[in-house]
Amino acid sequence: MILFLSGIFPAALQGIFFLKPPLYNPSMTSIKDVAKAAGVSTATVSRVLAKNAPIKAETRERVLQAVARLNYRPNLIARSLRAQKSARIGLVVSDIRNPFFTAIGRAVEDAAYEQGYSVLMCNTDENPEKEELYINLLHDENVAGVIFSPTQHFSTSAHASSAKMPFVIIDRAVEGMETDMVVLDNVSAAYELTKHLIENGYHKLAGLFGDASTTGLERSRGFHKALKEHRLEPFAVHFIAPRIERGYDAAMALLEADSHPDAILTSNSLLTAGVFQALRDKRISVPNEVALAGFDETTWGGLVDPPITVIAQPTEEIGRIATQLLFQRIQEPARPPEIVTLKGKLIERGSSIKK
Amino acid sequence: MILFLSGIFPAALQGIFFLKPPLYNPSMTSIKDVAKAAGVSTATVSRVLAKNAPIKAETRERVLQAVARLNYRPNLIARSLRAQKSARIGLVVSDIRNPFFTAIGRAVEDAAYEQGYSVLMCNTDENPEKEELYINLLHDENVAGVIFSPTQHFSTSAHASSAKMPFVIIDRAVEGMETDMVVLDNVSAAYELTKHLIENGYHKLAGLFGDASTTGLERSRGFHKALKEHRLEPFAVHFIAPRIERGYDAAMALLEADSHPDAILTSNSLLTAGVFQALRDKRISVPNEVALAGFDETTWGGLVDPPITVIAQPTEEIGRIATQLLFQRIQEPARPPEIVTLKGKLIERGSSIKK
DNA sequence: TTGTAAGCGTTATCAT
DNA sequence: ATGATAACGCTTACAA
Repeated sequence: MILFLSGIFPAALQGIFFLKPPLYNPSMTSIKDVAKAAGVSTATVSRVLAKNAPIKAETRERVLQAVARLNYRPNLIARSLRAQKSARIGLVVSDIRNPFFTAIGRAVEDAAYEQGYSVLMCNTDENPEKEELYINLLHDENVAGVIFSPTQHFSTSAHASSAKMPFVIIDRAVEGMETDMVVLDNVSAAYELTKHLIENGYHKLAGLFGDASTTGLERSRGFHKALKEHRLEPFAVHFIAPRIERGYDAAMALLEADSHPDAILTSNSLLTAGVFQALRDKRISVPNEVALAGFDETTWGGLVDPPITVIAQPTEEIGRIATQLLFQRIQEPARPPEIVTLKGKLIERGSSIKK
Repeated sequence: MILFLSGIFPAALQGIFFLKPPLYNPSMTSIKDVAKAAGVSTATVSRVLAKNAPIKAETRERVLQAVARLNYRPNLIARSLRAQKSARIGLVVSDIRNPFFTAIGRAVEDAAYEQGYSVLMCNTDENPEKEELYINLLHDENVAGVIFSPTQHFSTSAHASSAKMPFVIIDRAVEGMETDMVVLDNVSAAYELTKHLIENGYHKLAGLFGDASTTGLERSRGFHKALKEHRLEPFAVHFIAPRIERGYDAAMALLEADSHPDAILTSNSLLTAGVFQALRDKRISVPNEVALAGFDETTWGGLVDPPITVIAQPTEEIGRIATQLLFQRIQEPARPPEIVTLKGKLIERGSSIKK
């Protein structure tokens, strides 16, 4: 899902050149061939296929047979050019390796499928440049709309492209933006998770939050809020890149210091995995020495020992609602923006049991 | 990534109708606007952007400025229609929730990115109908080529579409097909994994293999081969759908019987997760009572207790080579097909240590 | 009910 | 070095 970045041209020009033109030329059978074979005009063939015009039964039959015989398939490119729209939507996620986003992907695909739409999935790697590239690309591909999770620095020029087409933001809030959004009540969720730790007897809490989006920030607010209510100070707070390795490093640093926290809270499953790995490598007993709690349900969260306490996000619902909002907006571009806030669900497990 | 399946029309007609036309119409600034603004013809604008024709410096400057001022972006649909090709490739995988395929997806995207290509990712759910739908759709979208992992019953009509465009098969072999392929040496890998179990003292081996593709079958062959060489009989062999739940069910059945195996070998990470869950639920000690070994490295394989012995596949390499083969074929459609077979790597861990 | 023809936004050919 | 123009495959007024 890409275009080459030239670098020597101004930003506005990036990605508009056509690199290394492919040489392969498939021989297509076109609507003309069908028309000729059926002895009708191309318009008639089109009408038969569109199923929206009155056609004599016998004519339809002839056309359909010609279609079958020639194994004709309409060229979607041409159709989309003519119609100035397509039955595709884009889905731009920040990390395809994050199970949260693959789950969302599945939900979006299913919901779109039901409406006869295809989904183009793009991966920005939390990279604002790639984000802009993809948003622009999708725009240039005439997609009907886009669902995406913006990076922290959601750029204004991508904004320009996105302003021209319907889009829905998921997972992350963007300040001062009049758009449909589907987000988690992050503050409450983190508050609840933190409170759970505190009430179970953990008072030296370290928080590891992703720095790539507003999500981590919001979750840190819930973290602080719960601590404050219990008149506690955070033991440590770090904002780091949402990758396993960074979680590992941060946890290692935390655990190697003279005094260490008695619980670590993470803002996504990649960080959780890194922290868990660090705890194992250091042979630190969980939760006796250090408790662990994080965000997002995964394949492995309940499989490890101890299983990990998490806030599960309703991924199926997020994807489905986002897709519905997008279709609504496609149909009615002027409708006032809707912000849907969903609640996470605390799943208490062994990694944070009562002290 | 879809079209509606009518059902009342013959297979050849499936997916060629246009459902629920979207209503949104983006107002685009076209090459004409730029031409007018720069006081040149559209041809000149095109040439400036294509960078392949001699243009007076001053003219180029004017055009570039107009482009920037109008924030012009070429319409990729029109370009693709005109050029009869596009800078996109398709990637059709059978399960986006399988970490193996997301890893492949990342590798393909990176490799394609370097060539200025975008990747459209589609999810077939091991469903031959969806597979056909997607292959056809990608064909109709004028993609330059497709990389995919076919289902067991890779259908002949999808074959028809795919025959018209360059494609590369990954992960699974398809009998009697003259195509580029990138596969694992499954027999050897399973042989090695089985041998590892046997040599570590496990002799009552149960094998759980995915039934959705040839991969499971091939791996079962390696399993049998190793057993035979050691004059052992398989304790049990089952072919099941490659999902966590099925792995769980199968393992439960195995473990609830009067006598149970002393080791379970699985053919993919989804099954492994299910089996592991079952072992936990049954409170069966691993590997003392039952050992476990499977395929594919995952986030969690090394995190659980005990960590799980696996054959790791070189996902990065598979994706990269598949992409390269595809580009080669796009450039030279007639070149003889290449079959690249890669070796898996045994990662010995606690779940199968010496008895 | 069907055919003719214009036009979607590009790029390539042929002039100039 | 640049401009007209045809063509890519399709849909849709408008005519018949």
